[in-house]
Formats: sequence, structure tokens, C-alpha cells
Amino acid sequence: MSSDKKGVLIVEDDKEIRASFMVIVNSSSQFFVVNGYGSCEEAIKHLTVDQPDIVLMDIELPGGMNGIKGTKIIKDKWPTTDIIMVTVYEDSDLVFEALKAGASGYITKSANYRELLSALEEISKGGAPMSSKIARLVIDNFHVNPKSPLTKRETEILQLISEGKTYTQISEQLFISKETSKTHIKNIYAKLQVNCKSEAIAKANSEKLI
Amino acid sequence: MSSDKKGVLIVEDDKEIRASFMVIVNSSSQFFVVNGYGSCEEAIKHLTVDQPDIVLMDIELPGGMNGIKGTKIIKDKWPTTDIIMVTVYEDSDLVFEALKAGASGYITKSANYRELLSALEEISKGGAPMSSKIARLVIDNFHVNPKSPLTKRETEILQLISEGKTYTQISEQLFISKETSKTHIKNIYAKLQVNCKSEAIAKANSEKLI
DNA sequence: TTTAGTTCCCCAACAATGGGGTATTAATTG
DNA sequence: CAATTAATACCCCATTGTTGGGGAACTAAA
Repeated sequence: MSSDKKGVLIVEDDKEIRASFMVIVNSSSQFFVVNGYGSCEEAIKHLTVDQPDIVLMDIELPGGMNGIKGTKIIKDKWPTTDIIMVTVYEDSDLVFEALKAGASGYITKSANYRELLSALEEISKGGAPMSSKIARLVIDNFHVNPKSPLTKRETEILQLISEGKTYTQISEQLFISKETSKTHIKNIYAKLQVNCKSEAIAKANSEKLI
Repeated sequence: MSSDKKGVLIVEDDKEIRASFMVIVNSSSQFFVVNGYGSCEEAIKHLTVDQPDIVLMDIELPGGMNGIKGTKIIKDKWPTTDIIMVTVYEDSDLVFEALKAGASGYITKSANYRELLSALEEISKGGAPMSSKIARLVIDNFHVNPKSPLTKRETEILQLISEGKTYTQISEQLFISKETSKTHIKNIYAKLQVNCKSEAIAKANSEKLI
């Protein structure tokens, strides 16, 4: 265990996959396996001793704690630990939940020798390893809808609403009367089929209007 | 111009870089250059004729329209066109602005032969080419702050607020009285130093509390 | 010329905010 | 163990903000 090697912890309930991943990681000159567990609970219990630099975390784990909850706990207590999610499905919602929880990479269980090691290398140098499909999923999530039903002025006002501005503040900032702000907001509500500010913000975010 | 090759448009004001990119793209068996322009305005004017599959767009362009505005217009009128931003700086705000505008990839001007072609290949197969640094920037943007000042219940209520729920709806959904919702929300406001729902949502988003 | 976008006004009903307070439970700390 | 703190839940009152209903006028673009 030379000190310039990075320690990798494997959390995966399938013994075969776990063993296979351990062999691959240990075959590398840059990484070594600090330990392998079949559940998050076990992994977290020993994390202070194991001190991994990187965790390979199965997302679908049996028992009480899945990989997403586990990721949250690990990132909460050991924020500098990098976590790569390992999954069979590249399901959209799961991906975003895992990323919110604190994962910095995403590989599939079918990952071969090369893919696994290059993910570890990528995360070591401060990157975020992921498949083409997931990279695109993540990037598409940023795209603002160009086919918004709102006019420029309405979008501008919706932006201010989402910043927490009141009628009064909006009218002062845009040099229009309070009544005009109200009219615009009424029109926004009608177009978005909502009837209060926070619902409008929720809709704006989900439909990517701002 | 065989029909199985993908057409690439280059928008870049530096003639040398533009010429160099054109040579590299045309050297590929998978891609060919449909045209090259020094400004967005020109590129957009001829886009219906050029019909590119992929646009390499300089982010810092002289004159009226920069690459981000140009990206918005192109994605608005030709949504199936993939756009890769080309930039000297990997500046955080610019990256997110470009992604919001509709870019699906991000490379630096210093990109060599291999990097440029692999970015084109990556975007062709539905991926999102970007540097390690930018991938991590994007992924980190999803991470929810584990050190939130809010309690579990407060976070739960903040989540409902951001979905546009009123006091009444929140109390009904959580089986608590209207007054209790109000107390929680008051505490949330105090902790976040805000004084209305939409400001709380804004803060929650900027501080990544939900 | 019609339509879309922006601007402004009135009024009534309801929701939200800020101020004060109390009570129970669970966890933590002296 | 007792004391304290944090989290949760509940109530009242006064003020302000928001919403929904109505209508009107001007400008620029289609």
C-alpha cells in the first residue's frame, strides 16, 4: 500500500461483481481496494478505518439503505470522498437523485476493465466520469425551453418573481406601476395555468422557462 | 458530400483557428465543413442553405451577437442542430449560460486534432463532449448542500413551498394545523434571512438546500 | 385592420407575514 | 439524573401582499 496510491471502497451486494471490481482495481498501479461490503450500513460503520479516497457505490442495494441515501450520509460526514455510482439502469430520475445526493460519477455494472479504471482516473484528476447518455441527460437538463408561451416582458417579470421580488419591488425595478406588474403577473398565471407566485416558479423550473 | 457524412458549420472570428478547424474537420471520413463564418449574424443568415448537423460556435465573438445569443437563436429555429461551444476560458458562469442557451458540448480553442474530432463523434452519438473540469463543474452544480441550517421537517416544508403549495395545502398534506405550517415557515424565513415564499425558494435554489 | 404586447386603474376576498405566546417530546449535555 | 436545548406542534391578532374580477388605452407588428 504505497501512499501515492488512491484507496477505493466497493459497496456492492452482488459478490461476483464485487470480486471482479476488486480484482480490476487492485490490478492498477494507481489504485488499491481498501475494502468491499455488501451494504451501505457496513460500509459507513467502517469508513473511518477504511478511509477511502473513492467509493464505488451500487445504487440498488438490498435492505434498509440504498446507494442514494448512503451517498448522502457519506458526503455529509466525509465531504472530500469522491463517490461513483454503479448501476444497471441509466434511469433519468435515479441519475439526478444520485447527483443531488453528492455522486460525482456514474458507470454501469457492465463496465469493463478499461471503463472502470478510466472512471477512477477521471475522478482522481477532478473530472466527472459518466456515459455519453448520462452526460447528455445532464446537459439537456440545463437547456431553457425556447418555445416558451411567455413574452419577453413576462419572462423578465417571472425571473424577478423567482428572485423573490414583490409587486412593489418589480414595479420599482422596471419603472412601471404596481398595477402593470399585476397585469403581467395575471397574464403569466393564465398562460402557465397557475394561481400564485410559488406555483409559477415551480412551473417555470419544471418547464425550464427561465 | 456523401449523405452519410455529417455537416459541420464553424463560427469563429479568428481566421487562423477557423481555417485550422476546417482542415481538421474535412480530414475526417465522418464529417465535412458546410461553411465557416466570422460572425453569428452571417451564420444565421445562411443557415437554411448550409443545413449543418453540428455547429462549432465561438463564445466570444465581436460585434453585436455573441455565441450565447447566437446559440439561443439557432436552437430556437433549428432545434435538432447540435451546438458545441468553443472557448478560451472555462469560466463557470459562461458555461452555464451557454448550456442554458442550448449548447450540448464545450471544447477549448486549444483543442487539437484528436480532441476536436472526438468531440464531434461524441456529440454525433448523442453524447455531450466536455473537458474534465467542465464535467465536474456541471455535476457539482447538482449537489445538494448537506450542511443545511434547516431541520428535516423544515426542508420538507420548503420543498412543498417550492412546489407552490399554500399554508392550507401544506397543513393538509402533512396532517398538521395551518398554524403549525406558519410556525415552520416563520422559522425557515428566520434561518434563511428572507421574508416571503419566493425569496425562500430563491435562497433554497442558490444555496442548494433542496 | 386586427392582433399581440405593454401599460394603467378600481374593488373585494383571501393568503401571507410578523408579532406575541404555549406545550410536548426527544436528544444532549452538565 | 436533572437541566437544557432542539424540534415539532398549536393559537391569536393586526397589517400587508396577493389574487381574481372587471375595464381601458396606446404601440408596433402582422
